[in-house]
Amino acid sequence: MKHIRTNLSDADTRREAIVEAALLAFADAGFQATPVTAVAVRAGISQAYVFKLFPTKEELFIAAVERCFTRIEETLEKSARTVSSGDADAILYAMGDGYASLIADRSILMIQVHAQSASDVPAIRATMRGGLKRIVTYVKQRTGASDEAVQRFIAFGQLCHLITTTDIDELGEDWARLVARGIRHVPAI
Amino acid sequence: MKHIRTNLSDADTRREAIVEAALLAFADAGFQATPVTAVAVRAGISQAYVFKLFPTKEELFIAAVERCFTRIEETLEKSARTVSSGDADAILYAMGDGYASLIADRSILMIQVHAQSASDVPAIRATMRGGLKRIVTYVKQRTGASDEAVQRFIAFGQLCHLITTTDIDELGEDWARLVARGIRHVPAI
DNA sequence: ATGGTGAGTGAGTGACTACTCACTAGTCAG
DNA sequence: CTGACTAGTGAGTAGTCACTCACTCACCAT
Repeated sequence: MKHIRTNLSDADTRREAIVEAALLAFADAGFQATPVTAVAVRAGISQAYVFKLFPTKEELFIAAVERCFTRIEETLEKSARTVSSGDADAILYAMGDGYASLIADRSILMIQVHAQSASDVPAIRATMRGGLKRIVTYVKQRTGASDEAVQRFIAFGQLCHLITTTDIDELGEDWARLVARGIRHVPAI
Repeated sequence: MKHIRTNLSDADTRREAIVEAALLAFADAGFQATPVTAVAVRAGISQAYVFKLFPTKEELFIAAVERCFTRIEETLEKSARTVSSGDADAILYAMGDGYASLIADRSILMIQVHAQSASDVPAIRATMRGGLKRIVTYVKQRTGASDEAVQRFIAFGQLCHLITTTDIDELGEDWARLVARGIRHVPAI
């Protein structure tokens, strides 16, 4: 199939589109189980061209993870701006809400879970560490909350991931309600 | 290579050994990235025989995950027995310590992370849900702690996983200390 | 002896997939 | 017009891996 377009998009635009496609594709089945072809199809280009812009699958995945963390930072920042007072707990709460709605579509969440699982690859582990560092330092500095509160924020974020990957929020059983209690939800679109 | 042994072990013993080998093998690189051959080598038998006892790789992985949850339950129960008082918080604390030493060798922890990542496979997701259910109901019933305390217990368990997969406990930086603060460690053997 | 049975394997096979490469086609400066 | 450049692809290749199958060997009951 030929792509007929009057004005060709340049490589940087393509890179953006590919990273976006990779975020969605890798979120489905993870680093190992997602063929690069799946990313290419989503981006509407050939697999060969994906490899021209991202020399290895690993680099592509890492770009997607990096993008994921950037998106989280943006969301936290936006959430923080909605709070007029400087109250640490109020800002932290708003950030929690913001994160909850960000991960409503699952891909941002799943990429993190997959990256954690693939963290035996040194570069992926390093990316995870870097992303976590960015988020923790940003939350601490921006909210001014106590170390304990920030730690708790991260811990319950992880709990959120567990709840979503196992689908226990759709379960209705007692133990499931216990685990998911108070976790804020925005229903998937 | 021939296995010369006077008394052949029966299939059930072999199954045990294979599950144990699978736990270690899959912990290294996860469900997708670990070839069944790796499990066979660890168990000291041929790959063909692994497939005779576990018809698919998926069933093998699930057996390993199940075994992981069983091990966790045993550990929690043993920890609970060390507490003479019936104080909920004391038992929960002991369980936390027990879990921390259980995951010191990483394989029990990594299997969970990998299973979470592979939870787009329905049977694996179901196994995760089942394991979580067993643990949550056991902890709640055995400690008699509040729902909030049990939820917190699970959340900080997940935080533990994040800390270990990203190696941030060996980092020494401020943000890393914040995240890992108070998480109990038993140094790896 | 003989034939059945359970434990175990060597040697495939077919499918998939990361990555490569030689190539086409549009665009534009001179 | 030409030649360099950029965007993009079709058709591979080499390697890996889940799973299969025909087989061997030890043991045992008759």
